[in-house]
Amino acid sequence: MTTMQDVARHAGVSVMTVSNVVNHHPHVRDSTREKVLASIAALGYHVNAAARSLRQGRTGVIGLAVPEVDRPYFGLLATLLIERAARDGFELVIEQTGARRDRELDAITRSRLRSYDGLVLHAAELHDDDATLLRGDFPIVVLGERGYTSPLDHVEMANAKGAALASEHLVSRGSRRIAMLGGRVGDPDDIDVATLRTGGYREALAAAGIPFDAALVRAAAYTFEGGRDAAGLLIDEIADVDGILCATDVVAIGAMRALRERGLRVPEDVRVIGFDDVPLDAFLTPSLSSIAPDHEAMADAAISMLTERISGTRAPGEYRSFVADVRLMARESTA
Amino acid sequence: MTTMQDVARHAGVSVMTVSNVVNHHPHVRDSTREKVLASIAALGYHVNAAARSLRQGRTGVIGLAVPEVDRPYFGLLATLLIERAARDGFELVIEQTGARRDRELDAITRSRLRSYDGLVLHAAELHDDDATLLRGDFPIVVLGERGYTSPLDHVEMANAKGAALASEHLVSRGSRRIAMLGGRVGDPDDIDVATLRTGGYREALAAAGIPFDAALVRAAAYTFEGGRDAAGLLIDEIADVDGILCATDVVAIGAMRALRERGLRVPEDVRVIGFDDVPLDAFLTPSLSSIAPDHEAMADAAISMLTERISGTRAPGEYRSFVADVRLMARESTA
DNA sequence: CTGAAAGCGCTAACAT
DNA sequence: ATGTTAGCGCTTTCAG
Repeated sequence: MTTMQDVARHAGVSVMTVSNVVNHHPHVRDSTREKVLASIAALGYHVNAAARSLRQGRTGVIGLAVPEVDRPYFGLLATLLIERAARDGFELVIEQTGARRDRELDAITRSRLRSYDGLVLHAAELHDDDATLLRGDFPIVVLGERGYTSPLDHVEMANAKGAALASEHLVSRGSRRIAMLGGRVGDPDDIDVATLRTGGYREALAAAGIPFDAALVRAAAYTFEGGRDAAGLLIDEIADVDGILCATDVVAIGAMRALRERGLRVPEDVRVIGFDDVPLDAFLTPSLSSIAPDHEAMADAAISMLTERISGTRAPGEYRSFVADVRLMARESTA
Repeated sequence: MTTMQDVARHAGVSVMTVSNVVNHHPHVRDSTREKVLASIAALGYHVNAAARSLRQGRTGVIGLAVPEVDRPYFGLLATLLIERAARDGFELVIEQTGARRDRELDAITRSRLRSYDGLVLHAAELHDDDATLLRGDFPIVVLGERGYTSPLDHVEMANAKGAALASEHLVSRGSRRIAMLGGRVGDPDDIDVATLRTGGYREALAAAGIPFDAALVRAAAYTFEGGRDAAGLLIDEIADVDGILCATDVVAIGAMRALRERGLRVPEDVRVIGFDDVPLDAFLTPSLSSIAPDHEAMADAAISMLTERISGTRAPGEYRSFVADVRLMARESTA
């Protein structure tokens, strides 16, 4: 391994001069810079990041921990965050937690350990008890659902409003027996996504004068298989369903598959709407109606909150929260 | 920031004892360990990764550089690689290159800089001139297309065979005017994916006695939009196309969308088959036929090649290559 | 504009 | 079973 020492010797200068060249410091004579750069090229030198971070106390890297990289929503999120982080001079690297509580806790621990300068955590399984871990000195922004009430830097979307918009849309198209897939009838105090979105759905139905039927609210894993299986059971048990609000687009894709396998047409027999508005939606057959949060605003808020923490601009103990607005994207699946 | 010194002082032991506890070394008395762990908890201590890597000369992290995280194939790949790397005690972090040559070069440079122990690079835009960068002391495995001929550790799939399988399948279903979307009629020496897959397509058509028509081979960006636009142009210009082989599943999804927009049915009017066999395929309407490489074998080969390099098991200058077998997954889109 | 010295936090090697 | 020493490669600080 080549070190700065080696380069300095080769170029006949001191290590400090090499360091100054590498870090684009201004006060280096052109001829010296040339000489050093030539030596760097000749020796194939690369800065050692470990030594640099140890010395500087920062890494220039932000971590993103998500449950599954292999899901369209997280792919989109990662892309936007990478772009936004780059604008603030940070690189972003992605870690997968597998939506398991222990792995999410690991990600927090490791991001200190690995010396990311901060962490964007999309938590799926953390609870109030764990929330204390998220406090303290290390910069963390929690994205999406919370599942706990403690104060934190936090970015989410208007879940209840989105579900209400989607439900109203289904009603306005003529659906009356509307199911909620990937929903949950929880305590009103619960603030997990499933409960929040189901809350919006209930409100919209009530406003439309449609009686609530708990049998129409079904749990579903947020995967293709989860959507397919839950929709299959639903349809087999309740024949007159004519609209399905899915908690995520991935669930909706699974649900549309189940409907097709049973010979039901979308939207003629059953209207389907998803949540998240991932790029894929517009290319499906039929194209999938969805609720679109302002993804860019979310990425923007998350990174700016984090950089404020990293730079120490905001006082510890003073937390920010951002709720992205949502809008309806009506497509063929609810025509 | 709390250091090992602080913990040692707090626990009334030496730093080495703290280090031994943290690293699960055996020769520590239980009572001592308890004491140290208590101090660690009390002070909220976390190991500093920069200092550790600087000292040990390794990080335990493998980088994965892909053009776009927001594409199903790379999501799948990342998931499998993460799992496989964990089995060898490595964490894997993902970086996005944007399929731009400069960013790919950056990823190489940075992965040395950031002291990953090795890099899995899915290169889309690197050429022979850059290949020298991939040599040298740093452990790199190139995944997928190469675009250059220099010796390297390299993992790919049987591209030509896959395209031939897909073409034969379309022929056996009754298609005769078969287009290749995302293809390229290159020099036979070219080894980019587009040319390789187009080669398999040509061979299969020739074997079936179907004359080659260069107008049926179309370039396409490997995105939903790319597939939709290229398929739209194709259909508008050549009305009697009855089969489309797409270079990737994402292109196929875009193509199916374009067909639907023109009132053409899949598979009744036009059969469509993709490449990569991403999990989404089985949930589409119609479900998408595809060519499935042995994804797990590819992940396995890539990580084992890399760990061999990292551990120095394999001699520098001695390169390995792995070609994953492919098989046909026939689904509704080619029924 | 360039250089010398000190030390970031940790662990390998060697005592005790 | 525990402690001491040295140094990984870099940059901050201060001198020249």
